[in-house]
Amino acid sequence: MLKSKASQNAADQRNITRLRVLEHIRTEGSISRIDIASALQTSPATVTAATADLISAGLIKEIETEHQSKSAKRGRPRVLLQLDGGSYLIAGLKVARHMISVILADFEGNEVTSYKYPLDDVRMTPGAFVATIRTALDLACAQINATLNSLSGVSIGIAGLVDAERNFVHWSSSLTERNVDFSQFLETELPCPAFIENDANLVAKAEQLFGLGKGLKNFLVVTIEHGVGLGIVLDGKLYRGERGCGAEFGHTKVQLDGALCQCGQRGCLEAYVGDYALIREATVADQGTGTETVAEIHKNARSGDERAKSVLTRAGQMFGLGISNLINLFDPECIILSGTQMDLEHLYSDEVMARIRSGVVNVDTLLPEIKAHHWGDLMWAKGAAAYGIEQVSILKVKELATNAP
Amino acid sequence: MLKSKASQNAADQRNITRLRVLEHIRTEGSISRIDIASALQTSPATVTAATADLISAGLIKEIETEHQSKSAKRGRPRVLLQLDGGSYLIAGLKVARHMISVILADFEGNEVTSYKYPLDDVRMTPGAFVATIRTALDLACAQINATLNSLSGVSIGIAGLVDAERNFVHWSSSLTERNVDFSQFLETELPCPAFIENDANLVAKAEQLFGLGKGLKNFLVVTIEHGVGLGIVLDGKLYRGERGCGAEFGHTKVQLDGALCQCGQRGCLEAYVGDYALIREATVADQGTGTETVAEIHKNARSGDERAKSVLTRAGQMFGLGISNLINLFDPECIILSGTQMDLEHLYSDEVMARIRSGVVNVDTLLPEIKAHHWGDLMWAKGAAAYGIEQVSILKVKELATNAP
DNA sequence: CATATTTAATTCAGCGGGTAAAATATTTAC
DNA sequence: GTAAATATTTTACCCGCTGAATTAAATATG
Repeated sequence: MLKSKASQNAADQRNITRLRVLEHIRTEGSISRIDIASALQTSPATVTAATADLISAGLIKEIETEHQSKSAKRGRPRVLLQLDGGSYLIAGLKVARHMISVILADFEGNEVTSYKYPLDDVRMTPGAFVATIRTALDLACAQINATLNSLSGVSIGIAGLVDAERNFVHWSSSLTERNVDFSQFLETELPCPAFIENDANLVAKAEQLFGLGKGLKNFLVVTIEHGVGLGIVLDGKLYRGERGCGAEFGHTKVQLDGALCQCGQRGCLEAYVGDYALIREATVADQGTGTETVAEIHKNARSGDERAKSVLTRAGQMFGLGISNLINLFDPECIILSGTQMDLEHLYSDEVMARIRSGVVNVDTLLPEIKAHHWGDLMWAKGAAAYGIEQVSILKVKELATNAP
Repeated sequence: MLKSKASQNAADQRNITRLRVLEHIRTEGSISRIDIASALQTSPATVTAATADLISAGLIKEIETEHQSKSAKRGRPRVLLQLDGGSYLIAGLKVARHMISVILADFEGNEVTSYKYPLDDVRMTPGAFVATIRTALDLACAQINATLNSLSGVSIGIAGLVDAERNFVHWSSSLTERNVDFSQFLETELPCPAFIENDANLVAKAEQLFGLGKGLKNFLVVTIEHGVGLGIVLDGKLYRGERGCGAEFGHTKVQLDGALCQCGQRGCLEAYVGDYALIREATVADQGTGTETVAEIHKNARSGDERAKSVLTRAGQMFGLGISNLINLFDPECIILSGTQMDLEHLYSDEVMARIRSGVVNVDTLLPEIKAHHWGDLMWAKGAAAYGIEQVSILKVKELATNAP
C-alpha cells in the first residue's frame, strides 16, 4: 500500500517530531509537556499531539504529578512524562567467541534478566548462527516465564563489518561465510523485528541513550576488550562510513611497519593495546615461561614487576597517541572509554592523559572531556538492548503513522 | 522584526527545498525541471515554485532549449536551467605568509580575474589585516574596472583555527592576536557580506561545489603545501568539530616521540611530509651544505640521487600510513589529494598507493577512490571563492523568504 | 469557603509548504 | 492539420505546526 508523496513527507515530518519528543523524554528521564516544548523550541500544541500519539503507542506514560512540589507555586501542576518501561520487552545479544550473552531489558533500558549461552564453535554457518540465537533467546525468556512472543525486538551485536540498515554482514569473525544477508533468516526464525549491528556501535548507542553520552551531539566511544573498537556519534547520529566499515580505530596504524596484528597488518594500535598483544609481550618478557593472563600482568605490575609495568606503559603510550589523533581529527565534545575496570586501568591513567594532552594541537583550548565508563561483562549485550529499544521506538512510531485514525 | 514560529519553520523548510534545487543545478551543470523533480524525489509543482524563486533572485536562469536534440522525441521540450553566472561577483582571498591571493569569480565559479598582493609582515593586527584585505580587493577590482561595491560577497581563507559560523578566529599564524571576532571589523570595512574560514575547509568546499567532490556525500580533501591540511565532508556538510578545531590531519601522530614538528610536538605527519620537513632531511643528507628547495630535492631524486630519493620515500611512507588511517576511521567515498603537481608527485605514486592498501583493513572490499587534483597556485583563493558563492546563495535565498510577495 | 490568580494542557481555526490532478504549452508523428 | 507525447504551470487540497482561545487544576487570599 504505497502512500502518496504528500502524506509520505508530512508523515515523515510528524514522525521526526514524535521521535524528537520521545528522545528528549528519554534523555531527561521525566519531564512535563511545557518543558519539552521550550526545550525543543516548538509549540505546546505540537507537544500535546506528539505525546498523545506516543502514549497511545505505549511508548511513554504520565506519572503522578507531585502536588506543590519544590517551589509551592500555584497554577495547574505539570504532568510529568516518562518512558513506559513495562510496555515492551527487548532482547540484546552479544555474540563473542565462546559465549552468547543475552539481556532482556524493559523499555527504559533496565535489565530484566540476563543469560549466558556457551558456544562450542567460534565460527558458525548463518543458519546455525540464527538457530543458536533462537535457542539462547528461548532459554533467556524461560528464566522469566516468558516466550519469544513476549519480545518486541531483538538486537544482535557481533564483531565485524555490518551494514546495519540492511541487516547484512560483510564479514564477521563469528561466521563461516562472508556477505550474509540476515534479513531473510531473522524474519523466518524470530517472531519479532531483529537487528544486527557492529558491537562497538552498539556500545556507542548505549552511551548515547542511557550512558555518558546522553544529550551529546558529537562524541566518540572507544571500547576496550579483546580488541579496540570505536563508535562515532556525529550530530547525534551513528556515523558508519560509506560502506559501513569505518571506525576501525583498533587498526589505525601507530607505528610504521610495527608489531604484527591479528588482522595480518603491522603497526595497528590493537597490536599494542589488545589483550593478546599484552600477553604476547609479557610472554617474551618472561622468556616464554608460560601464558600469562592479562589479570596476572596487572597483578605483577602492581607488585613492582618492571617488565610487566613496561608492557602496560607502552600500551598506554600507544593508546594515548591514538586518542590524541582522534581528538585532532574529530574534535569531539567528549570521548568515552568503555570497558571493564581491569581493561581500562592502565589506559585511563594520569600518564596516558598527559600523553593525550601532549599530542593534541592547540593546547590552550580546553581538551575534550575524556571519561571512563566501567561496565560489567554485559556491556555489549546492554548496548545491543539499547539499540533494540531505539529501533523498536522507530518502528512503533512508524506504525502510528499508518494506523492514524 | 521577529517572525512567528510557524512562518519560521515553514520558511526554513522552503529555503531548504530551494537550496537543494540550487545545489542540484550547480552539481548537474544544466538540467530541466522535470529531471530535478525526479532526482530530488519531489513533485514538479514544487520544482516550478522553487526555480521561479531562484530565477527571480538572479541565482539561476533558463537557457535555450535545443529543439529535437538527441533523441528526437516529441512532446514539449525540456527547458534547461543553469546557474546565472553573471549576476553576482564573488571575491575569494587566501592569506598566506608573504602574499594575499585574490580571485574574483562569477557565480558559476569561473575566474574573472586574479591578483596577488605581496605582504611584508607575516603577522598582522586584526585592524591591519582587514585594511590590507580591503586594499588587495580594491586593486583586484580595479583590474576589471570594478569597485568593491560590485562584489556580492568576500570570502577569506587563512591557516588556523576558525569558527566560521561566527567569523571568529581562535588562532591564526597570520595574526598577532588570538581570539579575534572579525564580524564587526568586516562589516564596517567592506560593503558586502564577508566570511572567514580555515583554508583547508575552503578547498574542500571548492572540490564539493566545482571539483572532484561534486555530488559526493562523504569525502575527505587532503591539502598538500607548506603543511598538510584536511577538509572533512560528511553527509554533504563540512564537519568542523565541536570547537571548530578538528581535521588537524597534519598533526596526527604517525610516530611515537618522532620528528619535531613546527607546532612543537613530536611525530606529527607534517614533520615528515611538509615541505620544511623535506628540506630539513635533505639538508642533513647533504651534510648541511646548503638549503635545498623542494624542487631541487625532486630534481635530484629524479636524476638518481639516492639520498633525495630516500627523503621522498619516507615522506611517502608516512603519508600512506596517515591516509590509510583516515580510511580506516572515516570509510569515505573518496579521498581527494589537492595540491600543485610538484607537491603531489611523490605522494600520489604507486608505492604510496600500495602502502595505503596495505594499511586499510578488509582488503577484499574495494578501496575508496583516491584522486589527485593538481591545482595551480590559486587553489586556495579559488576555494575561498567557492565558499563565498555558497554563502551568497544562502543569503540570497533567505532574502527571498523575507521579501515574499 | 468562595473566588481570584496562576500556570499547564488542550482545542481550534488558520497558515503555508508540498502534492496530485487538471490544465496548459509546445513539440513531433502521421 | 490533427493526434499524441511530454514538460511545465495552475489549482484545489492535505497535513503538520502555530497562536489564540479555552479549559483544567492547582494555590493565594480574604
